[in-house]
Amino acid sequence: MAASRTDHTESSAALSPWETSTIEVFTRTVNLVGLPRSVGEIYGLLFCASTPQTFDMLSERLGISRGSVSQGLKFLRQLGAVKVQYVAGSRKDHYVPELSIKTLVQGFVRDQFTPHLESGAERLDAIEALIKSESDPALRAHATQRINTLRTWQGRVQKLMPIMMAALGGINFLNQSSESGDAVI
Amino acid sequence: MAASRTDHTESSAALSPWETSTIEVFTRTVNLVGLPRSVGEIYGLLFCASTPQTFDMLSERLGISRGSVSQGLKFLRQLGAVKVQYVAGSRKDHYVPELSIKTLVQGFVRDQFTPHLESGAERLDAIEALIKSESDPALRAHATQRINTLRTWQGRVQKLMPIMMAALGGINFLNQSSESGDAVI
DNA sequence: CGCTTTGTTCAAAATAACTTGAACAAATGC
DNA sequence: GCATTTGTTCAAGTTATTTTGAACAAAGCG
Repeated sequence: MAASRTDHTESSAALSPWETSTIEVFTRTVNLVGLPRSVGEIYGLLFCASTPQTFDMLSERLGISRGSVSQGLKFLRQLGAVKVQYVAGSRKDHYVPELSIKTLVQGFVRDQFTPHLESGAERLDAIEALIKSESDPALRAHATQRINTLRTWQGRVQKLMPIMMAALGGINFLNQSSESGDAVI
Repeated sequence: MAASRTDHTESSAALSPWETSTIEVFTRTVNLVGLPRSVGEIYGLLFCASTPQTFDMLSERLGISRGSVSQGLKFLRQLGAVKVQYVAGSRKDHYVPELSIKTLVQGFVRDQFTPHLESGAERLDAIEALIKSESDPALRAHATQRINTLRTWQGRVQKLMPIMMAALGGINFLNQSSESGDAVI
């Protein structure tokens, strides 16, 4: 018999109201950045939980399939958003959430963003090569200018990343603590 | 008869290779931030074009429906990513792209991001109210701590926004040009 | 070993998002 | 006014993504 949404068996305690609402905050957030709902649910439940949760708990308390839990945890582990905690007396893996927003964003940017930025740079080079075979000089000049605009954009976005990280880490980089002449990141 | 992808009629000039590749850069980028392909195609074509383009040109050159063009332009106009340019001797609207990345990001953040941040703040207040009805004091303390973590995260993300904008605008906010004691944004 | 528990994979089903095109409105010119 | 051009809306069709669950591996235990 499948556990109903409100049953009280010890194997799958129902979510309390605040947990349900908090998980919804996470599902909305991950949806905003293009991640599947289940990833938000899993991270959200771990975030709410006061103890490490097992694979089974996640599947049963959230009411989602083992397949989704497996894929979601794989993704979150890769990002560094959840960690496995060893618990004595249990063969099962127990999961806990990463609570540093800096680490979370860093993992997301590293895995989902940086690769696109890098492949983008290669694409621009390829486009520049294509432009060379444009016969009309005026059009060629215009096209070159546009690609240079894209290069400028890329450079700015790339410079933005370390600044974002520093701001998220809680470092006040508007002060003068520089120990050397280095950039304050 | 529908215009084929390679026809040479004056009413729908075919895309040149560099335009096709550049548009692909934009479709990938908008996809990355959760926007529909057609939005990237439309903005991409305007970005490549050396003259203002009409509604019809967009639909025909890109080979997408008038409905998609209408919705895509509506979205891009709202964001501030495209503008209508009046052209003498034509009743049609002519569109040109916004080329300042700062303006583009600002519009995106304003329309797609800030509303979620704000509704998120309200949600946290609602969750805090729910927590009050938790009977176990230890769990209540834990839940409260988690919500405070979320509040901290929200505050950091909010502070990030003006910093991002300043960095994209090319302002060097690491220098000491402050005319007053205000934040350097 | 053989059995059980635990977790993964992946093709098919379910769901969500996008695009289309025909009906509709708005504005212009005659 | 009336016809034409121009652009919007939205229900239905299409496409893309996510979820499911059953078959499969991997590891511990007796």
